[in-house]
Amino acid sequence: MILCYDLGKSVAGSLALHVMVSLARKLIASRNPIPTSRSYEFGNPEVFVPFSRLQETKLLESHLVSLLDNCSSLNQIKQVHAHVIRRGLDQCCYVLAKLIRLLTKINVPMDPYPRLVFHQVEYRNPFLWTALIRGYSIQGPLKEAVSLYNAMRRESISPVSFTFTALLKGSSDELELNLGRQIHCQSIKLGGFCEDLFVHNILIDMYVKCGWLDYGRKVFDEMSERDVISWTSLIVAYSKAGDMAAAAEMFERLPVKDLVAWTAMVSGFAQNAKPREALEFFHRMQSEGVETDELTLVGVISACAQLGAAKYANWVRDMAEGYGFGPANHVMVGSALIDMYSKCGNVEEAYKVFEKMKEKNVFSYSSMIMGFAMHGCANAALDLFEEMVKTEVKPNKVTFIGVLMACTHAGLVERGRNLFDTMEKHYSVEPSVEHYACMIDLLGRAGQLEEARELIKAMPMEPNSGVWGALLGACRIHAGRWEDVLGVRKSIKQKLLRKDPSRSWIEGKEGVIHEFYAGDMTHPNSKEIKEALEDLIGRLKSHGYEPNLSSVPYDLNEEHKRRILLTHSEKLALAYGLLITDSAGSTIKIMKNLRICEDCHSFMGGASQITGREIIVRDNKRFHHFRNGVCSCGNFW
DNA sequence: ATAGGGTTAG
Repeated sequence: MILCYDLGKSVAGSLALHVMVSLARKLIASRNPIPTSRSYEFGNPEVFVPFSRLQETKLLESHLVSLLDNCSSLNQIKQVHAHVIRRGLDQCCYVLAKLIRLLTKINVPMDPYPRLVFHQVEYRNPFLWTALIRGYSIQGPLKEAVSLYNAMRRESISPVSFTFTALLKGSSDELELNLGRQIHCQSIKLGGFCEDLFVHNILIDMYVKCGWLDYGRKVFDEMSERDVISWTSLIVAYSKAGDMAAAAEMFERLPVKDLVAWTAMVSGFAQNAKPREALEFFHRMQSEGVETDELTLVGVISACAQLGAAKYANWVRDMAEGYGFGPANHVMVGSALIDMYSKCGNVEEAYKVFEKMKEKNVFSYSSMIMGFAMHGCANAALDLFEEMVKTEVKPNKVTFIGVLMACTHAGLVERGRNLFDTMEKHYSVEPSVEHYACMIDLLGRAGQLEEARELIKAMPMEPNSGVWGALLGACRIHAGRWEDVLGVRKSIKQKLLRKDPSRSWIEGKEGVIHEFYAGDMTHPNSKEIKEALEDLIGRLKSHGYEPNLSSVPYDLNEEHKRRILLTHSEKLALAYGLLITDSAGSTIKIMKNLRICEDCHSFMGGASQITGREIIVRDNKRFHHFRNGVCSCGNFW
């Protein structure tokens, strides 16, 4: 039985009804499924709703759907579900499909709850099928989603366009890529979907996710119709691949740029360690009158964190408040701010933000723990971890890197070993190569070189450069085993050769950021900087400083090595810092994108002594506070 | 009722 109804009185409605009836007749005549259309709905013929009550039922349905829309936790959804059953809508595909989509969104496994919801409905429409297929597709395995799709076909339910988008969404590796291609072929065979803009946009993402960026680009190039989503997908793909030049080229060609496209560029630059470009794009975006939302701000905050400048930190914070995205009610903004203040050297302010936040997630806790660890506040970090595990927020791999780093800084070997041993058992976080690197660091720093070596042997994975680096540091400060150092250095040499060029920043007057590369003479005050640096080198030499040429990992002659070493970017930044600040004991803060070299480290120490200044160098790992010739890291980094 | 942007570590 096919039921058509028309609630309105308009001519269009009557016409639509007429079309429906003739489509229904065709369907009966051909016994084939009809192409997708949003204007019909498969309902449950057993639950016949009298015409007089139809509007009331529709109202109830949309009421329940809006209740669901406001749910953000499993418990809330379960409550609404109970309500749905009480109101007799336990067979309503519209409401239940919404419920399954929401469960997918908050990552509730499809088995058993959503699957059970699905099975309790006797007459399932394509949207209910699609909701479950989508869940399996997103959460994996894709095979499960495909077998559901086949079951749906066996029951002669005709797929809708987003059945295919749901299926394609799941392909994330090469194996699934082939499955994805088969699905795409199916969608073409069934007709009506091959020209679908949605399907094409998902295809772009599918190829990109599998690492086939060029294929994604090919789909894009061959599309007959493109929208801002197609463009943004590729912009993001290029930026994730580290090719900001290609991303920027796409962006400039994009005819109508919207908030999301702009944000993709801002975040792209931030993610690719190009904070100045990120801010430049953000300013352009604002001057073109594009609105700003929470996600845009997160990108901007991340850029400011990399600059490490107090001026930018306060600027972006005030701006976030001004837009109504303050940390109190916005977890993502709050977490990003915590990270930013820690990286700007202001861990107290980071904690103030943390305290203000009403809702805290794993990012908030991990960023705060990491912030404490970076600044050597080991007890604060560990106390916060204890506080965290009492809440419902589950620690993840990053959280454990934070607590292990904290232990390293305070030499808490037993505590660290204990955390490392229980992370999998108690918190289901599998130790990764980074966690092993932390442990090697911890053991090595405490002088337990044999244990460190045993742990490397026992690792279930290949040691990476972080692990070797930790061991290298340990060999350097203990036992004087230089032959070991050379051996380790050899094995990580390949990695050293393909690193980013080293850069340093310093915050000048009016919060202007000055950036230096090694040997960089492009700064307008280069002449003065060079003189100040030479003066400093002279004074240091008279105190016994001698350039440590082994810090230059290239095969060059001595004079060349010396020239490179003495114009390392942090030395230029330091010279500039001395030029622009009063000599009255003020602190000089330098930011670096890479780990500080050994020569620069001792150079900074000596400089702090003879100038009587505190020098803070933030490298890619932690803060070095140099005071009177001594560094807070204890010469271990 | 399907598609694009996000924070922590390395």
